[in-house]
Amino acid sequence: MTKMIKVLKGTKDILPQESLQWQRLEQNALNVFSRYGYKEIRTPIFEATELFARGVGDTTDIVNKEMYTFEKSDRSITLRPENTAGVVRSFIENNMSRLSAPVKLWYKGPMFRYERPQAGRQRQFHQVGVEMFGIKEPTADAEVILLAVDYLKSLGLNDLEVEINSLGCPKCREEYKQKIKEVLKPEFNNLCEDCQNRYEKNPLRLLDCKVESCKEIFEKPEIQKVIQSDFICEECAKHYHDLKLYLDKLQVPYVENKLLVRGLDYYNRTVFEIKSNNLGSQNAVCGGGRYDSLVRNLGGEDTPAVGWAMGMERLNSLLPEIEPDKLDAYIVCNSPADAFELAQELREKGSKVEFDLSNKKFTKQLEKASKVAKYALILGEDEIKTNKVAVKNLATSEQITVDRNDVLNNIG
RNA sequence: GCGUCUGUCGUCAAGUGGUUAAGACCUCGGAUUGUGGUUCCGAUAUGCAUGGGUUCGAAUCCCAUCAGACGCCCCA
Repeated sequence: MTKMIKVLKGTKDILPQESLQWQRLEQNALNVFSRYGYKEIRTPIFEATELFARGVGDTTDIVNKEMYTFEKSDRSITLRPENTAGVVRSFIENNMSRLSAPVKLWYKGPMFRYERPQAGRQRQFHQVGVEMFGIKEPTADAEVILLAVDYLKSLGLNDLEVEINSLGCPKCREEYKQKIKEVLKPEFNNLCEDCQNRYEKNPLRLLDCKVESCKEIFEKPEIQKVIQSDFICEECAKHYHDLKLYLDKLQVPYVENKLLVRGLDYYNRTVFEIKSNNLGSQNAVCGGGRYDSLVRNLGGEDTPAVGWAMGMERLNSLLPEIEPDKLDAYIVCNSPADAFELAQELREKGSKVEFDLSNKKFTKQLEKASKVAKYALILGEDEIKTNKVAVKNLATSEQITVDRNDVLNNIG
């Protein structure tokens, strides 16, 4: 036999059974996001590599080791690892800053990251997300979080935990970073290898290390004091405070998590995640935050923005399986031409109808009907002659013979 | 990139060095040439991820490779 070709590591087929859930995720996204005034945007799956280097940040793991990058005609091209950079690029390129703020956009689609697959993580995965441009007030942060919660509710996911934090602005965050580095400096050699790397790359990430020896170090009172200190400046604190006020008012339950940092460089002030206990170690379904300097960094006018993305595979794994719909009717008939004719009549009126295309025996056709359909439409020689159809309810075994024109009324 | 575990039919599996590799489900055919779901009968792996090795003898032991699951890092 010729060698079989298999799906690549970290990729998956979405088979018909599973695609029902995907359709639901996408349908609900359209419905819920529309209610908040969001419009769908579809950007290309590949972009200039530089967009992600500048957008996502060239110190991030995503850009450094996880991108699918290739050269074509002297251009470096990358399969999108996330979609915020692409949406921002489009926002700038299409002069959307001329539109009346806020500009509200949503997207869904495949993303690509070269990582070792594990529970809740694949190399090709799907995200649904929203981005709001032009509002610097914390009302935007609140609305975007509310929208995420609302969308999850629409899927029946009511009890996921919302975590929030404020990273401050570039200025106050930088001061905080320096303080952390300073207080940890004497312990540097006692930190684990990962933490030693993080020390330079992203000191904020040091704090939730899972290695015991590091945890012990961070427990020390003089270090705890720095970690727990309210470092953010007055303006940032006001923004954060007001966000919490809105969330309280809207009765969105949340917990504050000072260790919530997020790995993309572009965030400032508000960051948040929504987590589930039923996802294994990759437990975040939703991650997002405010990114006020990204539009400018990618060559646009200074425009505040806030948004989030959800992992659709992770979302999917939290949802119950959907039973596939049965056909309205299966035609049992040994004359394909007549079966075709009846099937088309009903299909044109919107019914879901199939019949046997390989002319199997009567009993086989009926057996098939009982598996896939609510009604069997028996169309034998007698029925064809008299222009009737025998309609059998496969759940109750009741059977009646009706005029052909009446079939639709009897397969309700 | 690192670590742990696992690979027997389309699926779930039994098998722990000794004939011909259980069983169940699915699928297909028959009992049943116009009445299904129940029932009964039958079909379907010269093959145990792949390649080597040990042995009189390997699905079983060893090595390598590949694939998968989970975890670290990181992220949705």
